[in-house]
Amino acid sequence: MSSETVLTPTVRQRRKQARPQELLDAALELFVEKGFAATRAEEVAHRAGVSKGTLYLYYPSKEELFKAVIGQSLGSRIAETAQQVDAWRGAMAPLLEGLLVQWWQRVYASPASGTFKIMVSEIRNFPEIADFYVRNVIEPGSALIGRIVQQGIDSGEFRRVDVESVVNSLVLPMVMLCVHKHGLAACSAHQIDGHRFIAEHVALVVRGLART
Amino acid sequence: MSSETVLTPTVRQRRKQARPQELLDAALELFVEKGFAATRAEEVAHRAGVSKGTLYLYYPSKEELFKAVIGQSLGSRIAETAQQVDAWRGAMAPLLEGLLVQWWQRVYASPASGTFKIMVSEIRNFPEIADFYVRNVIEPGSALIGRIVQQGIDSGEFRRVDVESVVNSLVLPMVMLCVHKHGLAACSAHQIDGHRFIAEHVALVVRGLART
Amino acid sequence: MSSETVLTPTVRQRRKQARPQELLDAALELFVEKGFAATRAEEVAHRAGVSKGTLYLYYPSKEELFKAVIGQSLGSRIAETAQQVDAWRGAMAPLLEGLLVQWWQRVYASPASGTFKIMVSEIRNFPEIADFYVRNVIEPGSALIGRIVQQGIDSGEFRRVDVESVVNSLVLPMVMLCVHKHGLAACSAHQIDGHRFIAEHVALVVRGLART
Amino acid sequence: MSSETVLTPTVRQRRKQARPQELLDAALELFVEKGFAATRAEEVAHRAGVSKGTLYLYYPSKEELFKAVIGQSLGSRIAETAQQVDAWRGAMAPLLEGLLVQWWQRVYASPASGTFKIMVSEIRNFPEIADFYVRNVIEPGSALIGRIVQQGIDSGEFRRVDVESVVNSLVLPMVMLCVHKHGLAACSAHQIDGHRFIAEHVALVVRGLART
DNA sequence: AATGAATGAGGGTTCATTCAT
DNA sequence: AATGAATGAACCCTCATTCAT
Repeated sequence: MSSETVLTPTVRQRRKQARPQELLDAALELFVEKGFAATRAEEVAHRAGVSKGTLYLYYPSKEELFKAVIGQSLGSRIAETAQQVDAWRGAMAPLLEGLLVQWWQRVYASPASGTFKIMVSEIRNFPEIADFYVRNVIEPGSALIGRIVQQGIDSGEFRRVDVESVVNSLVLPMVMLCVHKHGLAACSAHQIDGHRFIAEHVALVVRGLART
Repeated sequence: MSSETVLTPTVRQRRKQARPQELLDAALELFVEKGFAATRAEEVAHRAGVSKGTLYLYYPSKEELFKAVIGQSLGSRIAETAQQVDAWRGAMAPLLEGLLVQWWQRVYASPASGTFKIMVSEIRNFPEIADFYVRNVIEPGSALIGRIVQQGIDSGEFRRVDVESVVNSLVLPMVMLCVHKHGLAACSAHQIDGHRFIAEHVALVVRGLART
Repeated sequence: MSSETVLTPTVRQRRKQARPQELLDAALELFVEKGFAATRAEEVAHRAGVSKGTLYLYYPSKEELFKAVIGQSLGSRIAETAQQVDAWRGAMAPLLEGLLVQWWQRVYASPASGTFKIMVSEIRNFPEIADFYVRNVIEPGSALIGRIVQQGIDSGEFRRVDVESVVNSLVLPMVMLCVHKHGLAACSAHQIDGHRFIAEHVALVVRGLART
Repeated sequence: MSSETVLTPTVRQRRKQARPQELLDAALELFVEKGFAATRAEEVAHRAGVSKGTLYLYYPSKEELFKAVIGQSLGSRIAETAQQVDAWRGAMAPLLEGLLVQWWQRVYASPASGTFKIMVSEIRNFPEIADFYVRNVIEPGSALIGRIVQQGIDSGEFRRVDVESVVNSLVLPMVMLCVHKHGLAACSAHQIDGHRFIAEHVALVVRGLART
């Protein structure tokens, strides 16, 4: 049995390996669409193409499924980006306009954008996730952008502004854009051209930061 | 209780008149805290100081209660403000820094800030509300700010920017700030000084708009 | 409202007061018949004449209902009897033949006899109940009978026997009789005339205890 | 595993032959511990060292497994003993004190003692088993002991007692002792020295039967 | 023969809603 | 008008059973 397994993974085994991710994907979609409480476990299973019972082979409860959805969706992206930033030599304005824009445009376009909507909606019902989110996403992300802004100030490129506020000026609208994408934009005529907004917003803020 | 009723019928009358608002207040709080689906009707009644049955005397269902909560919370404020704007004679930058800051600081401080969290979380489950919200809140609000920005451009005070993007740059972080207040800020150590941020953010954007 | 309640308890309130006992009665019957795990909560409710949901207004879970069934059924009877025993002046043999026979015949005839079957079947799944049962039923009951036997030995009425064994010789068949009543006797042709057996058994043992 | 299969096919053969008994042993243990309804099929399989599916290769359902457990555990012992009894020449008292004590001590010590607990707990849910049990165990067993008692009466060794009651006086506590072993004794501090009790109880009853 | 992934009917529990008082 | 006991539909989760490998 073991030799076969290695050489020719069977259909069944391939499915089994793929199941957790399929379930997470389905769950992310539904939690984004309807919220945690309003999503039925059976619906997640169905969208993942399995039966209700199968869901529980992989996740012991709807709540654990939820935590897994959050945990996998955020995290790694930020650490990778931090390295690029630290390696940058040059002015800060183009770094913001290049890196930040690119980063957010990618997040905005991906399903991970939905995670922000979930966080916003559900976090108060899952206090443990709040800690995880602050430590692994918000703090490193804010620190990263804060470092860029601070360097711009130190080098004389930017005005002496309140770094924390500027970070929020940069980040909050991006997050809200993601939230909007999966909220109002998904069910009304009120659309925002996200990619354009991201670029213009960063440009506007950078101009607001400029020395003269 | 029965004796009071006879002697001072007005007490009951007054209570009776106040009931709908008390229920709406309680419902707003709880929907903000836990979301619509996770809030129990009995809990709303209890927080409003009445029994479960009484809630249903005033609102025929939990969903109608929800709609009433949303409907009352958004709306009037914007129309009032529009008049002030149209009456303004002078530069646009101080108008933004005065009016917008003041307006958002007041919303941010009031329970109405929670309405944004509800909208963000629940709107996809209540499509009829989406239309109402877009027509009565978003469109007039955006138009109002857009008019200010456009006037600034026309008068040569601001650069020729994409008005729609600027409106979003101004509004999205404010909305996100309200959402954050009732989300992460309510259950973690990650706090934002909202009043300060509002002021600094508007100043930053206005500076980004300035001609030179 | 409160004055009415005291003077003329309404139908509804009378029902409400009776509900817990009705539910306990129904639950006792069903747990005796089918066992805890095989009894559906809805079935208990139905037999008590209420709906499934109503059961949960009175007991927070099936398990708590079970504990309540056990707790109410055994206990008080033994303490009462102990007083009668201590007041007895005279030979021990007639005390055993009078008191013990009467006591067990009453238990055997009542629904409480079913409790023994439940205890026997379910106790390993409810360790907390085991402690309660040993402390409140078995130990006081054994001590009571043991005292009688010991007094008979001390006064020379009985042989010098092992008291503990004799207590078991007296009690175990009574318990088994109750268990049998709700087990085999309830579903087969194998019947035992319980009242007769109780009397004859005590007489037989007492004779076995006699000095010569 | 696959290499062994080729070299020593008998291992698998032997295992295969042993499987049914291993499953029955595991099932007996678990049914005794937790009851039929509360025992999961997978748990039986696991304790028998096989997988869930394998259980169903040998028994078509959990209920059939249960019947097999009961069926194998009851049966042969009584017929054998009957022959010994019929061959006995001598007084009945020593026969009871020898045979009965020995027989019950062996049953008490063996896993078969657990069968009594199962019967007591589950029989009402399995009416077909009740008939089998009465015909193959209770009736022959009672008849056997009844014959001994009757012979004692006929020969003048015993008083003229109600034979049926005496049989129950002898048997019921033994059964209850087995039930207790797997019930309360298994999960509380309340212990009974079974071997001693069996001997003392028979002696006590025999003395109660004695002529003078 | 053996496995264990998958299924889905079944049962415990919750809660929006009703209605007798 | 107000209450809160009662209902039962709905949902989470378990587990006996099946079946592809």
